[in-house]
Amino acid sequence: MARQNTVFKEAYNRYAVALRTDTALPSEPEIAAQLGVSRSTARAILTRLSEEGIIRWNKRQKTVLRQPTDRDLFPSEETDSLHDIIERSFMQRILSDDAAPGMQINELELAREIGTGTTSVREFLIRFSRFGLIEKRPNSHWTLKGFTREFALELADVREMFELHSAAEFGRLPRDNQAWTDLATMREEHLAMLADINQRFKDFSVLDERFHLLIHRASKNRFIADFYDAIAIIFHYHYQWNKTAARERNERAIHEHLDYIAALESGDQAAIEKACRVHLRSARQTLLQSLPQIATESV
Amino acid sequence: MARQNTVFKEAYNRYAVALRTDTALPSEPEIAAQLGVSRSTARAILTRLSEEGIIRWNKRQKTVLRQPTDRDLFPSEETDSLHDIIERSFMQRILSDDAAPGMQINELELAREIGTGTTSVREFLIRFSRFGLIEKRPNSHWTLKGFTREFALELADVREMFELHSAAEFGRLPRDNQAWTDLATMREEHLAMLADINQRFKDFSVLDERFHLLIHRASKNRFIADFYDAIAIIFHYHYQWNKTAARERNERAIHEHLDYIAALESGDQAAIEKACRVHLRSARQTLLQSLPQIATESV
DNA sequence: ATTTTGTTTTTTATCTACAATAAACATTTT
DNA sequence: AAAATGTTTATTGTAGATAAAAAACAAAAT
Repeated sequence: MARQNTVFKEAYNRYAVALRTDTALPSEPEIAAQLGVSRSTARAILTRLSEEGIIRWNKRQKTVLRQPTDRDLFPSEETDSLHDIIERSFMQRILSDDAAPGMQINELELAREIGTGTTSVREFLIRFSRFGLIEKRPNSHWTLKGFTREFALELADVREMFELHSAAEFGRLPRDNQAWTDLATMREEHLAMLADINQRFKDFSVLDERFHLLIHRASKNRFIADFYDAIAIIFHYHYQWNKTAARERNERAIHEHLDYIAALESGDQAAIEKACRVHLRSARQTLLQSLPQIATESV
Repeated sequence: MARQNTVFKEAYNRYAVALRTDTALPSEPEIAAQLGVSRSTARAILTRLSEEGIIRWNKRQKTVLRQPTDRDLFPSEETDSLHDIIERSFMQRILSDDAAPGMQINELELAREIGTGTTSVREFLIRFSRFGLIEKRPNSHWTLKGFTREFALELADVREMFELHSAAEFGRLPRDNQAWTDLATMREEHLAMLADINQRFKDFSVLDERFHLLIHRASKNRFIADFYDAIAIIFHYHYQWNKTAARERNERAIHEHLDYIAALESGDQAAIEKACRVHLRSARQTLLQSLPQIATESV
């Protein structure tokens, strides 16, 4: 098999669920643009919808005959891109307890377990290597460096440098910039979560990511943006498997964010730096406390 | 063809030129370690040397019969690794004048021009993407972002954050650390170059790279190290094609380095930061002045 | 007992082929 | 004329195959 048609299937599902009976559909290029795929794929979707009797399609006439049911959709296993499958599978392995730092990573073995070709695994590993968790010896195997204490400290150091920079840039944004509105909205979201903290403290990590992303966008620096992407992915999986979402810690972080937001809005660079540093210090603590015990001991 | 035996050929050349008639050669594992290859490859080298009548090989007896001549060596085209060939070829293209920012990069076309398979080109592009000069649209082509003014500014910003961090760490190294000796040696090299600046100003870029690498090693941070690797590669090619090595600029940089070294040796953090900032400011200027004119205009 | 050599197995690096997807070109409709 | 549809071509994503290189295992020599 050369390539799975996951782009088609995923877009098909996305389009099907949004269909409403008796409505007319727009032109092919418009559908393609809506879905973010090529017109070829859009046409494949229309063809299938037509074959399934969901729409009547004759050139420009495209009418929805019936609402698609769950059985019309492709199962979720078939809509995930290979890259996502490999990523999930790999992250699960390296964050599991029996993944000891220093362990070798075997491309062929990984590929077989995931049920994919070696090329895709190789490419994934190359891309993933920028996160600093694995390392390659040329002509030889990859080594798992692991989610160790050193990793966390090095990550925290860079994050602090970048965030201080971004926060300062944020403070210099002109007042009519969209970011200020977004920041105000975000304060409301923080306050809402705080009001119902006992129920919602587990949702904090998502809000946290969005908050820091907003700050980092102010720096308009591709290296900072890339680094934050890496952090976001690592944290996403890390907190998914290590559910150490302590209520107190998250509540404190929300308060820190609120102070940080106030400092940004004041435009006072000294205040911004201070609030940023306070928050980064406790974020570092949180990160260190969340380390897997085995990895921590290895130091 | 599955794979070129460039590792073997390159190591063979390296080993052959170091042979001296009538000397006895060490054990296979030792040869392998010296060359940084596996014993299998070391044995392949010995086999070939034996077949060519350069050594007599009988189990533990390995005697050099004659000095290998140039004709015994593999030509340099055959010893370059595919990765290096692709890298050189690609960098040449994107730093040439007709490579406009926004240009599409075609994997198949690149592969054909370089005379290689698409997989290797793909893997190279994925690895190279971390330098921020190219970007991929999923299921579609790569785009050349180019060596533009924005790129240079973003690079300079991160470099400054990292170098200030590393310099501060360097200042905190214990006095018995090897780095201090290396730093003193480096001062001598700077003074030597300065004494003969009219002849040697073109060698500065190599010294410059080594100097900053020494500083960055003090931070012991994989992200900083990786970033500096990226900078080094980009600069390596950039200065190779844009030979704007002005004598005055390099002479000034040497003086700044000497001040910087003195500040580091003083251990005074304020002095270190000051000297570092002075140098970084002029390094930024040099970088901006070296931009290709087309790219600069696009801003 | 440890190191060295001899032999076999495993794994990586790379090429080629092909389906999915995007993109380009041609024709028709408004 | 501009936008839509119909058709063809180009390009990417992925699998599978194979030589090179590394690594593991086995036997011999110090």
